[in-house]
Amino acid sequence: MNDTKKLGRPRNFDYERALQQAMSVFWAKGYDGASLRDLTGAMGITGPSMYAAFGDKRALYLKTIDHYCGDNACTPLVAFESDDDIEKAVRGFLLEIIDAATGHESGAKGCFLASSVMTTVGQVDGVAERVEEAIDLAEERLAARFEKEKEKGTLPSDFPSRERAALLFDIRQGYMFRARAGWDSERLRADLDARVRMVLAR
Amino acid sequence: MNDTKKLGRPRNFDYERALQQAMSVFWAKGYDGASLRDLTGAMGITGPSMYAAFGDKRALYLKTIDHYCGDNACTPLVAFESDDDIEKAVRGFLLEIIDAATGHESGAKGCFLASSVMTTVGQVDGVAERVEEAIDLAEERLAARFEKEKEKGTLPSDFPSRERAALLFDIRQGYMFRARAGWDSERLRADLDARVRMVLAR
DNA sequence: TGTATTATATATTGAACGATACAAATATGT
DNA sequence: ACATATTTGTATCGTTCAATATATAATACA
Repeated sequence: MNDTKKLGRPRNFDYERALQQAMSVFWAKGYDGASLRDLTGAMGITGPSMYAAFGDKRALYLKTIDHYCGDNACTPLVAFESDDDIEKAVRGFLLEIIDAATGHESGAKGCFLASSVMTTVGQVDGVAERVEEAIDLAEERLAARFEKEKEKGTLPSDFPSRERAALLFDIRQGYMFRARAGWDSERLRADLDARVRMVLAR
Repeated sequence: MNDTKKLGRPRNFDYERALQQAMSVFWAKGYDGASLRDLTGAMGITGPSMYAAFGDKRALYLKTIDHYCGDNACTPLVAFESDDDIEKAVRGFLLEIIDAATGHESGAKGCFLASSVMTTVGQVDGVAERVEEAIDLAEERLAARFEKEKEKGTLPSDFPSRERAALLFDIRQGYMFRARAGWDSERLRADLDARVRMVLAR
């Protein structure tokens, strides 16, 4: 609508970058664990600036979730969609999951939605809807990839795409869970072949 | 050792029962969400009594975890082990999971370990070890049931018990996750047959 | 150059938190 | 009966929390 610059003193911080920083803090410390001090400290702004720009803690949290979903943040899903060989795609998906789940980033392990946001469902209003939508979207994308493969003829025409998409999702949850409990990358990779076989079994 | 009654004024609350109540509160509200007011209120005791009997909030939390693992609290696992027909056992296991995940108890959804305690790994010292031990134990019990079935001849001798046990565990995590995101019992049951088939596929 | 508008920084708010000090109460051991 | 040991209830501790009041700085518009 209106591209003219806004009135008043301009902010001297980058909105998107601040959001990114806030997400990292929530990711590493959880919703309750992330204090306003932690958040504003990492964002490089003061309390009132945060409240003016984002509303309150809950609003900031929801904005970080939308920010995460906005980018193609789910690298495993991207890996799954980009490899032409379906078996390598499945394997790549699971390997990316393992990497993310055991990730070395500063405390940000796993998928932001799956391992961090999930813990606030029922506690923070607005989270449940976002997570449910994200699950549906992810399973659709997984199933669509299988369907594409069926058209290519690489998978039989009666291949149950939706069931296997759900299975991939379950395995993902299993990896996340185990990683959170302390399993390392090597141990998670142990029966990876078996899982690939199960996902593509016909 | 010494069965003589202890000196001093006796407690007038039941230790185990108080622990049970505390667990319910942690289960329903999470670790951070459960305030000392909530806990002592449900336990029917005052603050100092709690501190004297259990230590502090963290110690109380760890004791509720041990208490949970102590009983045969995991009803799905019990169901899986008790049914002689392996297919019915698998189905029963998953149905129990779904019931627990969508459970009607006062806010206590899912498995205490999987859905509540997991959120405090890395936040509360002593939780990770307990969860890891619980996972190993559960997978051993699941695999053992398959092995028994192989001895009976119902499953082929090359049936990969451990892989399928892990798969069952993954599916369990998937159900927990979906239920937490708001899926109802009916929706979770939708492709239950497909999963039973995958678990027992030979 | 003023005026309106928005962002900043400092300092604080009331509430809730986990944890304790204290003294009264209630048991055992001698 | 008396000393010792433990629990219980009341009242409160210092801290941290999310959120704000206030005043100052920086920009656009007229």
